[in-house]
This record gives sequence, C-alpha cells and structure tokens, in this order.
Amino acid sequence: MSWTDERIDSLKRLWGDGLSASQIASQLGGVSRNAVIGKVHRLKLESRIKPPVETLKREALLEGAAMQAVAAAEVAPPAPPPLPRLVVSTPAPAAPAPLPRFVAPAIEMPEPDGSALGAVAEVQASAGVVEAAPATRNLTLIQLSERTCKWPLGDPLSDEFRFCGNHSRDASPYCAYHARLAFQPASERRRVR
DNA sequence: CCCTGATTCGC
DNA sequence: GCGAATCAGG
Repeated sequence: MSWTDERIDSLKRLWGDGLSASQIASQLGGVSRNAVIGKVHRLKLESRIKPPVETLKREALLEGAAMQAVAAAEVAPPAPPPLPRLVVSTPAPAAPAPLPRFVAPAIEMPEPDGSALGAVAEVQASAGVVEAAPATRNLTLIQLSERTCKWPLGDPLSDEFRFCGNHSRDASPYCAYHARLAFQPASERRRVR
C-alpha cells in the first residue's frame, strides 16, 4: 500500500482529530503504526492540540483542553496569534470523542438481542455452567485492538454502543468468557435458536 | 503487559 | 520517501 493523496488526506484528518497512530493505521489499513508515525513526521504535521501529557489521557483531556484553549484565547487577545490548527479546532468542542466515520467491520458477531442472550443463559444453565458475566470495559470501536474482546454491547445504532473490551488471548476476537458464548460446542448448543 | 510518539537508518 | 527496529515513556 502506498501513500496516495487520498490516504494522505485521511491521515491528516485523523491525526488532526487526535486519533493515535495505531488507530489511524488500523483504519487506513495496509500500514503499521510506525508507518503512520513516520509519515506524520515527514509531512511535518506534528504538534497535537494537546501540548503536555501523553496519549492515554487524551480522551479525558479533550474536553478540558479545548475549554482551556478557548479560555486562553479569550484572556490573551493581543498576544501572538495562536496556531492555526488551534483556532480551527477550538470552536468544535461539542464532540467529546471522534466518532467512527466508517462502517463497522463485517465481523461475525452473535446477535446481541435479548432472545439470543436468553438462549445462551438457558444453555449455560442446562449445561450446568455456573459463571457470572465479568465486568466489561465498554470500549468504543476505535478503542479496540487485536487483543480486546469484540463482543458487542447494546444497539449498534446507538451512541451507547460499546464492546466488551476485556483482554482476548492470542488475538482471539473475544475474551475467554465471551468466546465461550460465541463458540459453543455443538453438544452444548442444543435447542438454541 | 498494554499502549503512546520519537528517532534512527538501511532500503 | 518509506517503515521496521528501537528507544523512551505512561
């Protein structure tokens, strides 16, 4: 895969939105996060809106950082003009986190609706499985990685839609618990559906 | 360990 | 120019 003008535009947009290099790489496809970082440097589009802290706290800081930037701009009007990207970015603090612009990947997922889950519970009960559902991390799509559980939670069309996000071993699509629900042996799947 | 960006350097 | 390897860090 090469850096076409189109892909470069996407890179600039995603980087400007504050997505991490790995997130950008996964969305562009065909490139590693190193490739993204390398390209970012070559394009000289460094400097995120967040000057200090590192990435993990990015999402928590987005709202606050934007408000601080606005406040700073108001307090010091005659001072040297803020960076262009700062001016462009501050007026839109409405969205706390960038929502995915892309269609959810066509991953084979079990239906999250009540009937299926009820059936699962029924199977578990009949199979003598006594296992409480673990707490979920409730990650958004862009927060998923190869090592996070992709078990869907809630309505995919809702803003509240999340994924389990617990650790998945060996790049399995699901955590240990949800893998058991998703890949039930035929012997345990009697009467489901 | 998981993740982040920064840098180097052979290609 | 590209990006894997590596580094430094949360």
